Amino acid sequence: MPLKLVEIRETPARTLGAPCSACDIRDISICGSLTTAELEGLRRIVSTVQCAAGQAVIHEGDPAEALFNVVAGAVKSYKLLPDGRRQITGFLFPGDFLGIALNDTYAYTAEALQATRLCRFPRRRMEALLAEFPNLGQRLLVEASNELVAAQDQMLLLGRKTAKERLASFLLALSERAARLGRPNSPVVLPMGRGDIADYLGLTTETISRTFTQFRRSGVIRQAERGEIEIVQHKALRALTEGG
Amino acid sequence: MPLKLVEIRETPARTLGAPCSACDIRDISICGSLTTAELEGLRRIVSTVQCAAGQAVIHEGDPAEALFNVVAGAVKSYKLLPDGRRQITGFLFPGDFLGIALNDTYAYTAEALQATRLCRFPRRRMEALLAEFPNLGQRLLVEASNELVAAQDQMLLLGRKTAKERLASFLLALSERAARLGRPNSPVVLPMGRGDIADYLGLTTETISRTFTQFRRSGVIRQAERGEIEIVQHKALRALTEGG
DNA sequence: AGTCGTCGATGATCCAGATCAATTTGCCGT
DNA sequence: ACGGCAAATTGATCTGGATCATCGACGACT
Repeated sequence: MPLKLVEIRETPARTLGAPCSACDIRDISICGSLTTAELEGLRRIVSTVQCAAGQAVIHEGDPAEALFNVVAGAVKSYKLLPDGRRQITGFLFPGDFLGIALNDTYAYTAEALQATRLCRFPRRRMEALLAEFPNLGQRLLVEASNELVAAQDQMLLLGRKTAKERLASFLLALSERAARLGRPNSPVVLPMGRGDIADYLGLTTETISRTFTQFRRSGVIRQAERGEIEIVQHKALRALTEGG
Repeated sequence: MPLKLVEIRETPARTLGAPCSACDIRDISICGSLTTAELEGLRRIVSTVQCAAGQAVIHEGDPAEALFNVVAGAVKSYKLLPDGRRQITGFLFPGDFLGIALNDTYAYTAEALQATRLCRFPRRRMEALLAEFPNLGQRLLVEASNELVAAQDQMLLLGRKTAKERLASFLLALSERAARLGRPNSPVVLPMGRGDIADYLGLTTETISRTFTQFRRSGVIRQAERGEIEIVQHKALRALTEGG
């Protein structure tokens, strides 16, 4: 397994020349709902991190020194068992938070799926900011709440759904997320490989592959570009989600 | 399936005659780390709910009108699939929060495992209180963070662990939780039945039963009282957790 | 004390998805 | 255009845990 260990390049935000007020993802991230003063407070402590595909942003067990917000690209977060079994706990896209759990150490490793840009907020300074702007804490609580709901859905999926139901749920969730962000809900873009999908759904690559084929053959989906799935029959896919 | 539909009895806190400052679980719940003013604010909006075993406290999909804190007893929270498959998302004990996810509707149903007493905080008034006492929000964020970490551990368990590893992890987690609350870490008290454990671990009652027997035969645990498991070999059980 | 109903344990069999094993496809650099 | 490599697909076989079925133990009622 050729493990690439690359240093994370880290540059102060201003060198990139893009102030928060001109940020691409302002309205889809936490920043959109903040006051000018709060935004200014964040801007003072933020730096930008650029990651290449495959590069780790945080490591499970490391002291949690910062909190991140994905600006561009995609990230997977996962936990490992000593023997190498892996569970991906989430895929993060622009607007998503990384390391929101305010614990002493990171509970998971996070790795870029593509070239990815993130905003980095040092934890110490973030906590000071939370004291200054309580509203910021509220927003974080809302984010954490949403993550919690998603985690519980995933428990239901992992504990009780069949392979077909899992993959259908996954595709539909990605599609709905895209729609919520104002993008087309089909085709669904899959920046991750079969192995990653498998480790997210508690299955194997083979089962993912076979189930994709089943869906394709039954006409529910169609292979668009490489890494893109067109949802042909939304209704049918939704039915498959809970055992149609 | 004889479904008991019983009204939840609800009485204002003061009628029970126990002010927060004399609360049994002050130091293990959120209340322990609050100022007098914050505690007084909570006391003004709190009421106490008493539930019999099997009674639902909240229902998945209902508007989330309140947030609860378990004072005594035990609660299970679960999600259902239309065909009846069930995933228990957590067991809650004194000090635990219920409905912390500040969303519009409850994401799961919660049901008392035994006679249970809870503190009830109306959501509207809670939000007003959060605005008044930012520190309270911080505390909720910490609670949510911890729940999030637990949820991710559970995803790893459900997605990647074997039946033996799941049950070992479960017993150890209960044992450690008891220890954290200053109780003996063995024997472990199991207020839930085999079916509940199965639905929590993504298995069946039969597999739970068989795995308990395996553990008993190999001398790792011993059956103490009904509903109590003595952990004989802590080390061995921990090894089983990740495939020993 | 007897009866019923529920829960837990255990045995026999089955099957969805894992594992093992080839191919095939697509992508990269040259 | 041409290897070379990693990812995806497909097929054959195996197996951990599900399912189906039975029985015993316990507690709650008369």
